[in-house]
Amino acid sequence: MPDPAKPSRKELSHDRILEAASRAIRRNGFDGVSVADVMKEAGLTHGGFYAHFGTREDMVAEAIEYGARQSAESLDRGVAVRCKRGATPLRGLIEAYLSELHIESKEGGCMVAALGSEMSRQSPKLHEASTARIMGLVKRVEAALAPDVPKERAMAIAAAMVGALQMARALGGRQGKELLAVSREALLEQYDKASSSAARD
Amino acid sequence: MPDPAKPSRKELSHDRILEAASRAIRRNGFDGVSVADVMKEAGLTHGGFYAHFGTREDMVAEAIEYGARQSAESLDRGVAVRCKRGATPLRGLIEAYLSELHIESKEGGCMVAALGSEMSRQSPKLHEASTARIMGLVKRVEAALAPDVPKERAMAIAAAMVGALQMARALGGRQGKELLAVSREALLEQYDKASSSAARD
DNA sequence: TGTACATCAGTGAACGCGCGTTCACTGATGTAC
DNA sequence: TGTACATCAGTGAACGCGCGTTCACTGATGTAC
Repeated sequence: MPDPAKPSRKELSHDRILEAASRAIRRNGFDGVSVADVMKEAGLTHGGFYAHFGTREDMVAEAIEYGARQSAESLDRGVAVRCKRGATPLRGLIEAYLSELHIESKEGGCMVAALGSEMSRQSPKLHEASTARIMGLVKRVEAALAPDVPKERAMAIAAAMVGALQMARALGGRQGKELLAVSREALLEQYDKASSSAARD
Repeated sequence: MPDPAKPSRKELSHDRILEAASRAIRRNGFDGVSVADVMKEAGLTHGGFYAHFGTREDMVAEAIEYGARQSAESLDRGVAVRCKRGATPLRGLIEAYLSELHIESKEGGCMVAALGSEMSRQSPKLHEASTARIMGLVKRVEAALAPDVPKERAMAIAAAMVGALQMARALGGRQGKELLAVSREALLEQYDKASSSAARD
């Protein structure tokens, strides 16, 4: 009788494939990840792929959810650090999302920023997986909103953050960092008035 | 001696190819446009392609500039209509860019919103063509800014607009329209305070 | 104005390549007794 | 505990397909005289 807590050899392989796929997808987009490359990066050969997934599309859908969970945890850590230093939840979120670290770590970062402009042209299955990620980000912003801000503003804030991170990555270098900083300032000015700048370290 | 004002047969073909390519690129992304499909849509066969462009990449670079010129003109018309009705230049720009018409007309719309998340992984040539489009949009916002708004805010506004249009397209339907409307309100609240709502029709 | 020829835009078959997918097989792991 | 067998994860060759690119050719347009 196998121990249900200990993952089987196959489950370990499955996770390694998803790990490699979610990073490759964020690096190269929905189409920029071949079955053979992902399997190689997971330490396997391409033939075994179909023991794990029905089609390539199934893998991409699973990888989107896998990567979203992972990047959410990473974002949580960034927010927690900032809140511990006295930032409001929203300031913590905006500063963590629009950080220079997040520009660099595209492979481990937000799925929505990595895939935004490709979402609307995907198959129903992948489109659904994508829009769920957008709504996940919106919910996270909504939960961090100060009580005097209308709830629906979460959508505007999420969209502005995604756009800023994407443009910062596209521009790169000094211009990218400047765009990021200005976008951060603009959002904090509008939605974090209550939190005085003295509250920051 | 040929009339220099009248375009030659080849120039007409060249323009039809760019027209088809710029629409296909905005619909399907950098990689989603095949040489054969573009030529067919331009009413030609694929073999003739290399009389017009050295490589597929050259065509994409030209098509990005072609599409940007075209969408800029289209945006100008939308802005002009709104300014004639009393909107400030910035309000006109924000309302025209974040309009439901712009959600639908992806093929004729903004290059940056259509390609945003794919830009950072392109070849130097296409990356350069892309970032030039971002800066073009930023300059346009900057020119429309009220005098009391710091010039660098143009980057934040442009990024927020791009993010909002992209997310609205990805979500689609009622949710997409709501995200667009909320994003529009948020930007106008922050940057168009001077223009009273009474000035609108 | 008419004829002969050169140029030029576009045609369509063919190429090599990488992709997603299939499948007969192998070698390791687990089970029965 | 030891042996025989079944199961299962992974291997690697092969497939059909669409892609970007090349090239010998065609038919129309323009030029020379």
